[in-house]
Amino acid sequence: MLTLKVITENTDDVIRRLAKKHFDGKEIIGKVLDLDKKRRNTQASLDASLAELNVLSKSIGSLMKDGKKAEAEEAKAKTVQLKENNKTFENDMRDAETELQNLLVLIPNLPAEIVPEGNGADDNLTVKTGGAVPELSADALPHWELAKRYDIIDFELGVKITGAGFPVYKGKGARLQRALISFFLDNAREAGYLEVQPPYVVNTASGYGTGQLPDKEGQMYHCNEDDLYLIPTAEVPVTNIYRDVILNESELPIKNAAYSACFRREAGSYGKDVRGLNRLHQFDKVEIVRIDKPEHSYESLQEMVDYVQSLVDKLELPWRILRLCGGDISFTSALTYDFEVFSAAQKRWLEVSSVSNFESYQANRLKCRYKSADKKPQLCHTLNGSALALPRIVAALLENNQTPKGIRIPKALVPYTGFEYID
RNA sequence: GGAGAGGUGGCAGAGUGGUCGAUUGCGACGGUCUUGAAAACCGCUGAACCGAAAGGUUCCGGGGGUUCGAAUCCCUCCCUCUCCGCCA
Repeated sequence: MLTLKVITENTDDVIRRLAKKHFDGKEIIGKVLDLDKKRRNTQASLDASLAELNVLSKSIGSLMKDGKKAEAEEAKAKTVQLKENNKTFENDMRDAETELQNLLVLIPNLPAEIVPEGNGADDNLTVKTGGAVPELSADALPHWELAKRYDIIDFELGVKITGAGFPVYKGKGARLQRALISFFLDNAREAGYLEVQPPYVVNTASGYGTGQLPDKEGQMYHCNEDDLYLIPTAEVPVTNIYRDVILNESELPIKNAAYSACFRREAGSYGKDVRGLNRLHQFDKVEIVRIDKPEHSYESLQEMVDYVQSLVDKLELPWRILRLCGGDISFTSALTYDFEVFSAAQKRWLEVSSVSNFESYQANRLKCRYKSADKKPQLCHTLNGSALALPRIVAALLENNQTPKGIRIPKALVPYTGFEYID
């Protein structure tokens, strides 16, 4: 969430910038300012009252020691009214604080100035493209047909075992998954990311930390018995490593990479967009997470974008990078670049990565701060991106590389798969 | 699943009703010494909020209670560890 400091010091600017996200902040920010004022006043009163009580208590202590019983009793009597006042102030304080908190979580992050205006996916700005779209013959097949032909992914079997959206990968299909995971992790390591293996199940505190809770609760699988959630992305456990942490300036930037299975309920998603590998309930992904000083975070973002580009280049896929517009960018992000690869048989662009700078929005919730030499702790900036999500990469690889000899594996991947064709 | 122990500052570890935000050790940081480093010695070292500042308030797992006063007593919840059992 946004810090009170930003809201109070740059009120008009905040409202103006929120408008790009089609968020009318005028009323809610007015309320925030009022509540903040109320909170300050209440605290001043409460502190004064508590201070008075503290003084009295100490005096009672010393009076008792000196054997001045009567005077001590007199002082005790005075505390009654003070304690009553404290209770009132405390209640007011708590009410103001929770109300303030409840409002603050409703305000989205401010979009960066370069975020384009726009309402939805059509208004995103294509900032870069690369790779060549292959010429497929007229009888080219979509990946779900290819998966069946080569018997490498069994969607029906997954339905039997679990349900739709949980495919079973077999033979070279399974080996391709494993190869891609290793390929992504090795590349990340070479780019300076520390590999971590996080839990795939998180508690509610972690869910709140990265913002999945409370609003996106319905998108996660929940284990009732233990009140734990299956992670929708490794971002959740990895970023939460840094929850309630004050980092030393010298530790920054932090660069982590993690493979995990990801679980998403995808409630409300139906139709042709979800065929085959296009949308799954369980999928594999390698995620990169960065934590950096505010003044370096946009440099970091660019580095991450360049890094993801290097991956799709090595996989010889046609790609494009979109700068998401105000209407399409997520609630918590300040600037997001989406990577899409072209899946030639479906003739569709598929999103395979989303790289975002959250600035201090997420860090404020996480209480992730850093301390430099002699300054007070201040909030870090957090960033993350997929590098990469597997299913749609596999979809594009299968479709784009179908040949009479079988599915051709890109050169960079062959050392990992151990085979050049799926046939 | 059964039994027990415990949650205190970056870590270790004292503190069992009053001046304790908390002894001490380690670590970190600054300095002296040194060509440099180590060692030694000296100093310093939590966070949040209110306040222009001075200063004030809060925080010893969370919440509640007793008391003029709670890290310390009571209740409750959560978590961690150890042993036994089961098991990858």
